[in-house]
Order: sequence, then C-alpha cells, then structure tokens
Amino acid sequence: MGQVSETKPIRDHAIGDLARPRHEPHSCETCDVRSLGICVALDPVEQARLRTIATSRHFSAGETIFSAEEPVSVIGTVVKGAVKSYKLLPDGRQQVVGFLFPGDFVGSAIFNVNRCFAEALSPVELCVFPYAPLQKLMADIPALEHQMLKIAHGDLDLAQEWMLLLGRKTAQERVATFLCLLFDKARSRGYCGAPLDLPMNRSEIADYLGLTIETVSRQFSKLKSSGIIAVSGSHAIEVRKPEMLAQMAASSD
Amino acid sequence: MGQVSETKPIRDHAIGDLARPRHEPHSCETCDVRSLGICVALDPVEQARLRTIATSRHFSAGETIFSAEEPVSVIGTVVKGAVKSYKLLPDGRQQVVGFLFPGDFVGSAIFNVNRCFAEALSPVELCVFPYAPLQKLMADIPALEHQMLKIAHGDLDLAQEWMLLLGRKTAQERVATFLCLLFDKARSRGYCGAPLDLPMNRSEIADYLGLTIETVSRQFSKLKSSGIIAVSGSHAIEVRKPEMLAQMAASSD
DNA sequence: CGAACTGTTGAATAAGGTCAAACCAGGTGG
DNA sequence: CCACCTGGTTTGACCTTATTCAACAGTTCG
Repeated sequence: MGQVSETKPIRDHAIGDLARPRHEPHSCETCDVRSLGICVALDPVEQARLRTIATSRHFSAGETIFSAEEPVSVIGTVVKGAVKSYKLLPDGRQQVVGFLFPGDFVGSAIFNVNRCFAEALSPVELCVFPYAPLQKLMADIPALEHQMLKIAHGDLDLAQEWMLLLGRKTAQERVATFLCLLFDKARSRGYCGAPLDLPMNRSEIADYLGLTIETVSRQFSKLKSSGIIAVSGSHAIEVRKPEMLAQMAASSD
Repeated sequence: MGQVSETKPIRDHAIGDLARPRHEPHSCETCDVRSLGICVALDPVEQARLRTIATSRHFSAGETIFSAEEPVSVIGTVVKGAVKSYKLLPDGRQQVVGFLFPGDFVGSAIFNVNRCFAEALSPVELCVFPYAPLQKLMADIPALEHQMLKIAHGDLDLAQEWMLLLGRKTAQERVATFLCLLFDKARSRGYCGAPLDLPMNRSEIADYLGLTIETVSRQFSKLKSSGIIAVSGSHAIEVRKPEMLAQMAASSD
C-alpha cells in the first residue's frame, strides 16, 4: 500500500479569493436545485429569509474551495458543477469522502474549522451562506435546522455504506457500486438515457474507492468487454445492463 | 478478499424483547453520562422533560439491540457497557461502523427504518427514548435538536476519518490508529493508567479495520514485541509508548 | 504537429488473505 | 484441586489480489 495519487498537477489556483466578486444569487424561483437540498423544507417566507443572506460564488475547475484545518469559509449548496470532498494523510495519500452534485450541501454549519478539503471538479456555482447569519437563521427557523439534521444523517449513512465498501468489497464490487451510485443518482434526477458524464478522472475515482488508477482502469475494461458498460472518451459512460451492474455491486460475480 | 468473520457464534438471543421490563431510568442527577451525549446541552427544565419519556433498558452480552431494514425500535444513550454498530453484505461479510461507549448515542432519530445493526458487546444499559415522543420533544426544544445535529456531524467526521483509514492506511497504521482512538477516548474520560479494557474480540476489531483476525493478531504481536503495548489476556491492553503509537497511526514506521 | 497529460495494458512484486495447526485461558465436572 | 474441553487467539506456510513499475496509446491544447 501507500498509493499516492499525485495531488493536483496544475489545476489549483485558490488565489484571488478575496478579490472574487460575490453576486446576488439567481432568483430562487428559477433555481434548478430548489427542490433539493436545504430549501425543500422551507416555506416561502423562510426561503425568502434564507435568500437575504445568500450569495452566489463561482469556482473554476480544479480550484480549491476550502481546506482542512482552516476556519470555515464556505457553507452552501452546489447549484452547478461537481465538487470532491476529501481527506489527506501527512504523506499525501488521499481519500475522497464524497462527490457533490447540484443540490448537495457543502461545508459544515456546525464546526468552525474545516474537517476536510473541497475542490471543484468542473466550473462550480455555489449558493453560499455566511457563517454567523446562517447560525442565527438556524436558531430562528426550526425547519432549517431539522433539514440540516436530515442531511447530516443521510450523509452519515452514505459514509457508513462506503466504509462497508472500503473495508469489505473487492475491486470489482467497488467499481460496480460506484457506477450504480452515479447511475441511480442520474436516474433520480431525470436521466434521459444518454451516457453518464463522469466529472472526475480515474485518479479521483481511485481515491474514492480505495484503489489505484490502474485497478480502476482494469475494472472498467472488464465491464466494457463484458458489454455491461460502454465507454466513450473515458468521461462518458453508458450503462448497458444496469441489472447486472447492480448484481455485481453486492456479490462479486 | 471475501473475509467472512463467522457472524455471532452463540451469543445471540434477541428473544424476549416484548417481555423485557422497561424500568424508570436511574435518577439523572446520579447518571454517569449526564455530562456527555444528549443531556449536556439541556437546561434542568429541558432535562426533566426528556426524563419523563426516558426508560432504562438492559441487554445482555451478544444480544442484538436492533437490525437493519427493521422499523426503528431503539433510540437512546449508552449508559453502561459497549455496543457495536455494523453493516452486512448479503453474503455475510461484515463492516463495523462504530463502537459505542457510555455517553454515545445509538440509533437514529431521523430515519424510521434502521440502516445498520447494533449488538451489545457486554452487558449494556441504555437510556431509551420512544420514537414519537422524542420527535415531539425535538420539535419543542431547539437545544435538543441542535445537540443532535452536533452529534451527527461529529459522527460523520469520524466515519469519514475511518474511510481514510479503510481506503488508504496499511494494516499497521490501522491497528495503531484503532488503539490510539481507544487510548484517547479512555484518557478523555479520566484514564487512570491501568490497562485498557477491550470489550470486543479480534474478529470485531478486524471487522472494524477492514482486515482479518489473523492480520490484526499479527499486528498486535508486532506492537507487543517492540514494547509499544503490553497485552494481558487479549482483552486488556496497556499502552506503553503512546507517542510511538500515535506516530505509527499516520505514517507507517 | 508535438508536448504533456491522462488513461490503458502487461509483468513482477508485496501486502494481506486463506488454510491449517498449535496454543492458551476460562469454565466444567469428576 | 486438577484434568479436560471449548472457543478465541496466535503462529506458520502458502496463495491471491491488488499494487507497483514500466511501457505504450489516446487526447488535448498550445
């Protein structure tokens, strides 16, 4: 062991954080992710209050959104793009603890120091809530805090499900589980049948699954040659036999 | 891979659940774990309200407290003993997602179906809150819900830290991290210097660390022969060189 | 068009798993 | 009180899976 996946080659320019303009968020009425995440649970009045503190922030692909051990700077909902959340070992070994998509919540409203890193995988738009005002709103709006609790428990269950994957599944099962997860997520958000778009590269998949890029690549090749998936250009994947994939996810072959 | 640790040999008699008497909890004033868990955040009046719905339940060593996929039956605080929380794969492979000690919260107040299993490792006393009344209290007492949120975020961070361990650490680092965790926990609760008591067996440690019993045993032997720990009877461990252990936890050797 | 990545494939290696035997401690019963 | 049994634990020999190392192919972009 000791698989160090070279941490970020070029795409890291977390400078200009102060200079970056903070826009008003796009109107909540037209927001794509209003039906997801934090807003679902709020009535229109509460939603309006939340909106008064919200700002929109953009991050370019590869940019660090926040780092572990630093004071919490960003809390909010992903509106566009994809984010990876990860932890590091002193020697650089990396574990991705989650990929976040539109509607997902990023950052912790509870701790005041970040426990993990977050990086934009593609151009990302975030609907951000500043720390102190959010605290106040959480204290004021029970539905908001309750929704946060729901999200936290969902995340916890997902993390524990991933512990099962990392601790007990084979490489084949891990890759199958990963693709199933993406497939199901896409389907639940109105997947039309077109190939899935993987916003992360092989190295990031490997760091999510506790494997090396080579092993991930080999497993993809296997799935491809058995006709379960079709790959075009390594970032677009079409799931041809979802049932077989689901079956492989739990019991190897 | 495919390490199946024989699931519970004899110690499982989850019968008599209905017949089991539910006692009034011991007085909160004398409760050992009042300063931990859910109660810390509450003022005396709130604590009293929580007490009115609390009952005390006992489980014998090896008894199943609840099972995944079943309606939530038990939510509460561990008062005495130790609990393991775990997930299973269809073929019986097991991943322990957490060991719970006095003061820790067991069960989810958010889902209505259990996402994992819980089993008593030793005779356990739980301070249990029935589902519906707890929901009501959570809605009524903001401090209670906020405390739950804090706990959930703490658990989430721990789970993600464990993902890092399971995905990226070597066997040696895993065992060292595990012992450090127990050692730190013991110290934070007034550890006197006596040997640590491990309420779980090697198989359960293995299922927590994503290893086999043999590997765990070998790593223990290594630590023993290098004088970092001293073992007496396989359930009592004395940490002789905490600094070295801590160092091994992050970077192998 | 070529440099620089990113991804794929192959061969060799090592970490940890599997299988099996020995060991040990705690409980039982003579 | 001690021999015996039994389940958990340790240790050893061997094997498998995934990693490592290395070469090659495909993309992307200046």
